Amino acid sequence: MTILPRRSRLTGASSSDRGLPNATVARLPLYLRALTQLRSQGSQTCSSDQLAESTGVSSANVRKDLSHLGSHGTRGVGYDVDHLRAEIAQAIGQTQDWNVVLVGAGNLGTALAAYPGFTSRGSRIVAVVDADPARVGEQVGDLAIESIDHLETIITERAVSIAIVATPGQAAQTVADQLVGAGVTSILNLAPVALRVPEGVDVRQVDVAAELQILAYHEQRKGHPREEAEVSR
Amino acid sequence: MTILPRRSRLTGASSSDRGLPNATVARLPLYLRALTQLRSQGSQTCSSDQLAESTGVSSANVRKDLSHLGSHGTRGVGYDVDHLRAEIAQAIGQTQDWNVVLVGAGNLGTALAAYPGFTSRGSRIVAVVDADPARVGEQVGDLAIESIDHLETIITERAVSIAIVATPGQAAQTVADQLVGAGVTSILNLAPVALRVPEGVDVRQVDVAAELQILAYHEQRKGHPREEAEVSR
DNA sequence: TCGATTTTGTGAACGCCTTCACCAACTCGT
DNA sequence: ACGAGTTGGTGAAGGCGTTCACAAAATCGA
Repeated sequence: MTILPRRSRLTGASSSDRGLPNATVARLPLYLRALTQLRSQGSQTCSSDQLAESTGVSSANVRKDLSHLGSHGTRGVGYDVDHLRAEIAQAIGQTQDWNVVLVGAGNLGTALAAYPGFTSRGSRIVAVVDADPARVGEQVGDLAIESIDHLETIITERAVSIAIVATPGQAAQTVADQLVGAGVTSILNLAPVALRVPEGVDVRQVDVAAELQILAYHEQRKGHPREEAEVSR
Repeated sequence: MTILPRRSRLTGASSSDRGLPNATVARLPLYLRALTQLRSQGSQTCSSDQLAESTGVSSANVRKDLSHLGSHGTRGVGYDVDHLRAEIAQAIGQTQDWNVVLVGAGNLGTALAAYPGFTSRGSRIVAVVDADPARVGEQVGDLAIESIDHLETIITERAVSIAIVATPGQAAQTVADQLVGAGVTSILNLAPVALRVPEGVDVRQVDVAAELQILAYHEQRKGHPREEAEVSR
């Protein structure tokens, strides 16, 4: 009666294939960032200690992560910056640019559309859509806002596989359903709700308000001294 | 996952005191959100299954988390929504509003300043500062941009203990140093760099570009079918 | 060439977190 | 009152990830 449980939604580090541990994958972008900076400073090699320094990860952890790539540094020397960069870029699919559709042209959406940091890091926003007909046609960055009704066409014709959801909370699930229906299999959700998506679709959640609440918890435990009379000057 | 990219220095769930596991703390905001919604829908009680449903956490995990609060649901019935809300709110310090200073009035900064979701979830932005003198005085939301030179005064006089850093990457470390020097002990960093802070200061990192890169990794492993000729119509 | 030094790669230990399995406690219908 | 159905609490087991500690491999100076 015992059936082998199929891997969970997205946690699955799973099987024997070339899959990297999830925790490692989450740190690869950090290494890439650091390596880019080191390169621009002229370094040709770097040690795990240097990478640790500039990413906040422990050096042992850096080495373990990089060893998963099959990457070979040189003992006594360190890693070749260019080579390692290329290797990580390949691992996370940075050899190509990924086309991204941004749903929701509110404050946050427009801010993201204008952010130059995506392009330099492997993603390109190729469309901004909004549900409000009044906004359609409006220029945001170098893109014009399009109607959400055209979502499916946009996604298929522009080879979009990743979407950013920056709508109000109430709309997010509906939008997600449309996205999934149109073939999107990766969603970055900035709306403060948990999205329900079918197996095989990845969702990553970013919730700034929640992050603040987490900080508040720790702050409270420190005894939030600002509440009492100024003690430390 | 978030996860997080998690900070090494503060990971200590540690000792015998009232500390909750870090993973639990990170989920409390989700429960709070879900409970607020359930309440607005008229529910007076809810089961761990319902909470699991609306947060994406497993029901066993929900129960374990809530048990850490010492919270007592009623078997066969569930949890009292109002009571549980109050209990979680207390745990994460939502009984008061936390004063937050926002550094950096760029696209992202102004978007956050206008976001209404903070106030309803325990944080209140009480100042927006920017390094550009030309921006000082400009209105953003219902606050006027102030000079970053006044940071220390602002922080002490307005009892700020949490800061959001939304500056360009190059400026982030300098800003963080100033913040820490002025007494801030919790930082939410939106700049794409790792901040170095002294022990006792908490940093949480939010990096949208990195999240996209993580999604791209998984997308690549799915075989990004959009790269091939349209097979599935 | 040799010894001192640097730095990677990695097995093993450890710790945190999740999941499982099941008991206890409550409701409801009859 | 009782039995069936529901739901929370929790110890135990298992998995994942980090840290530790050290051997192996490279450089460098003399």
